[in-house]
Amino acid sequence: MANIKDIAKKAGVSVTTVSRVLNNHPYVSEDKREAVLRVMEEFNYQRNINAVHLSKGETLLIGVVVPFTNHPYFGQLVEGIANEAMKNNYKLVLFQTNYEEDREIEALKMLQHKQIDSLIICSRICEWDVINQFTEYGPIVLCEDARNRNVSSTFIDHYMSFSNALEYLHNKGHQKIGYCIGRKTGANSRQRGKAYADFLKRIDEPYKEEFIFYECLHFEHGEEVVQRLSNMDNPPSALLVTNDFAAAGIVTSCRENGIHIPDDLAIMGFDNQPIAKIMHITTLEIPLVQMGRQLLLQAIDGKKHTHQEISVKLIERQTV
Amino acid sequence: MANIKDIAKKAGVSVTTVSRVLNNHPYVSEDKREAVLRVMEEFNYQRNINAVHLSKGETLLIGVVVPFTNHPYFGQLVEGIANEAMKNNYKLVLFQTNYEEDREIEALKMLQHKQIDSLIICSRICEWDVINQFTEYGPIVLCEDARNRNVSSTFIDHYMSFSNALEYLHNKGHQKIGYCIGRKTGANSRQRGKAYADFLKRIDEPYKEEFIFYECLHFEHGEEVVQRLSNMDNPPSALLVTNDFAAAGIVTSCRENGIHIPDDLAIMGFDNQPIAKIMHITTLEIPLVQMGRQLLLQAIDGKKHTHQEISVKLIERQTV
DNA sequence: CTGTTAGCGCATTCAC
DNA sequence: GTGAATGCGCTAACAG
Repeated sequence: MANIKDIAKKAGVSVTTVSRVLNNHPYVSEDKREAVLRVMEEFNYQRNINAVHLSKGETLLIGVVVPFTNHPYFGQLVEGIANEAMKNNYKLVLFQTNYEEDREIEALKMLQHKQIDSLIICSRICEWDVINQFTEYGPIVLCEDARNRNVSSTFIDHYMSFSNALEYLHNKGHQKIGYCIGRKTGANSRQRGKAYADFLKRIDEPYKEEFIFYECLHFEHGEEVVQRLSNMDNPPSALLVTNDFAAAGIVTSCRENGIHIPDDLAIMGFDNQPIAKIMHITTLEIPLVQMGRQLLLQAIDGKKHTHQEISVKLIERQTV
Repeated sequence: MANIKDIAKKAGVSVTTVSRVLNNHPYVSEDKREAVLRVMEEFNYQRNINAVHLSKGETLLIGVVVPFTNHPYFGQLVEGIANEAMKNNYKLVLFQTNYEEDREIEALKMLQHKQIDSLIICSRICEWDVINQFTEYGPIVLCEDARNRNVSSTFIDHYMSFSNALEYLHNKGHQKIGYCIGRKTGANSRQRGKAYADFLKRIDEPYKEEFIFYECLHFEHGEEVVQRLSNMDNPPSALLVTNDFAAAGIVTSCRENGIHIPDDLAIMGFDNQPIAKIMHITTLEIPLVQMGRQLLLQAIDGKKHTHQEISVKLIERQTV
């Protein structure tokens, strides 16, 4: 494949001139520019991007770390990131980690190695001291409250929104409230757990481990929750479900088992995915696509660290 | 940041030797290797991957073209691709195209520009003549029957499987059968459309445009289908739904509208996603994760063009 | 085993 | 306006 030197020779100019027309530099006479263009056409010239990267030290590639690609929460987030990336002429390198720390470190190392310009971490398992080792190599953006940290972030105040949701259920007359969540640890999960514990104290209810359901990620996990619920002597009367698909699964499973919603069990979802609307699920809207957009913009504009709090909205429907 | 030359100088060896220890080349004496390693440690040396790419002409990056990331079909496919990529030390560059041809061309151009080693196209809008212009630049792998083409492919015989599904419904006593699908065009959709038309001819039924429902991609689209169904004087008695989530949406919507399944309406899904199991939906299993794996392997091993047909399996449950 | 050297393809400084 | 020269950081003949 022809390179810049071949073009230069054939067009009777220097490589510099060729480089200039390549980069739309003004200092090049019209006739030479045309000559170069003509030869490029003739040779079907394609510039070698890797050489450009080496020379400029940037790649227009942004890394995106997600635990799973095949999950509606991260699906929407990545959708937002991808749309904004497209607009800004960036491409994405996807890291599906399955919450394995090594995968996350691989991503961080690509940042260090300048194979990506910046890194968006949508959810992580690694500790802060790991991330801190890499902040010097390029912008890192988190999807969690990271205000006092050396990175940028876009986040929801999960403590607040979870508290409000619990309060809402309480005001509706519920005293025994449980919740379903993806995982035990993780910054966002911890915030929610704390909100839950504090709420119980406030209303003077005992903390019951069995009211918390982990690994609630997909529609199909709703079945297991209802199963466990059915076996309880004293089940909760309301459930906060941090994912609308899991909530939909619970609602569906309840129907099959003759559990009436919201009378026997109130369900409150999260995210306001389309499925929540169809199934009339009361939910807390989280603008994931918009958050994705924001994350990407912060990744591009990584010189200064910024922090964006996104607010949520309660959507009242028929499951509470 | 220190480079290979700095290391060489400090360690008192040549850059070649440094390069050798970097690449685990055997021809290095143990003491020099250790010396180099020590200096690397001391300088916290990180090799510049872009320089490696430029020098070697490969990037260990594989492009993946999908119309939407946030869709369970492509979610599973990408999951399979990502897992296998991880195993083989490749990373993925994700192209979310929304079925815009320009986005697909961008991906193809990255192949041409050697920014990715090969390209997996999970679904496309562009014509073959576009793809053909890029086959010389690197391996291209399609997720559709591309046997007589200049690429590799992993695919389902959609004509056959659709025919069989229709036959199955017919044997169950259904004469008026419709289907729901993502889009009108597209290689796989066309195969299915042809199977449908041929089937109707075989059983001597008229082709009714209103029995075909397009844009059936997500759970929420089930509602619209049921809506339209309710307004029909002479609705189909069975529906083939090329996506389990859409099928689940239809089932859910039918319940709300007092349409009994399978008596009033039989539903047959596709993919065998977990949701199909929970909702007892009869479906045609398509091993998407496995297909993703295969696609990636073909992308890596792109010297020769190979073609893998994947077979589907009927899963009988309660909606037919 | 080891080092010298010539690329890889492009960007950019500096002198003309 | 233009081009020669140098550098980006690494790999891989080739010669020793």
